[in-house]
Amino acid sequence: MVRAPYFDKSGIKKGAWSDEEDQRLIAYIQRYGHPNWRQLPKFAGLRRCGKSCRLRWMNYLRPNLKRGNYTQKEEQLITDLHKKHGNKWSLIAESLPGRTDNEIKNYWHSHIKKFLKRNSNDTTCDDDDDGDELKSKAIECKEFEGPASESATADSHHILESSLSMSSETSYIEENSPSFSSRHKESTLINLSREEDSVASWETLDGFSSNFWTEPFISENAFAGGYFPISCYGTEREEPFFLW
DNA sequence: AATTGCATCAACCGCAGCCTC
DNA sequence: TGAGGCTGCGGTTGATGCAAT
Repeated sequence: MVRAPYFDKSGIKKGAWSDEEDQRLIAYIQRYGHPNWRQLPKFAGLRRCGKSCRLRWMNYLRPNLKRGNYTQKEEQLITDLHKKHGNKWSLIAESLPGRTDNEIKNYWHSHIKKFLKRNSNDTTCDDDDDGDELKSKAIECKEFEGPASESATADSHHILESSLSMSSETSYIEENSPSFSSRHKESTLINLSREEDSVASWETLDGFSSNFWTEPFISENAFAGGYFPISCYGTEREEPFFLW
């Protein structure tokens, strides 16, 4: 469910990330942190722009992320916070540990928004789909008048199912979610002792040109040969940290 | 079995705001 | 204080899976 990989005219790879790319990014950040996203792909040997690396890390690779299976409590929290803050997804995400703004945004658009929209148009809220959760949702949606309210209608049945399917709020899905790839599990295991934002010092870097996010990363050799420009470590570099 | 339409979500794009010089 | 660099955010896109026909 991702875009097919391709290279733009400046040689930057776009689209779906490969396992190898993920591993490179993880390994690099684990060791050196990410003090500078723009330069990171150069030294990580990735043919990606810094922006893409950041997004991949923040939304998919960084540790302690939950994926899928929103609990009823989380749904409620998202709804409440959206009511309060509007489309400030990053703000909302701060209150949901392990959730990313992107994921919450997607979830909002695909689940909650529809649910609220439907119920704003149909106050009966699918009476056939009874259940306490549904009733509470129905009440909630009637009250919903958030700053970014979009007269949401909704798939109450869908919401109900998702709510009921979760046995508890601790049903984090790293092992269970079909969308949680095995490589993610593996990569998550690698990093056990690291703070996400641990920042390693970077060696002095020569000036890089222009266009920050889309700047071409690195030489073909570096990518193909799996090495990093020596200048980015200095002369006393430790064992190569990459896993490949 | 084949086709169509919808839902999902990873990834891209553009822009605003912060920081440094 | 203004300009340029960098980061993060929010909106949007598009490929894929799946259900309906």
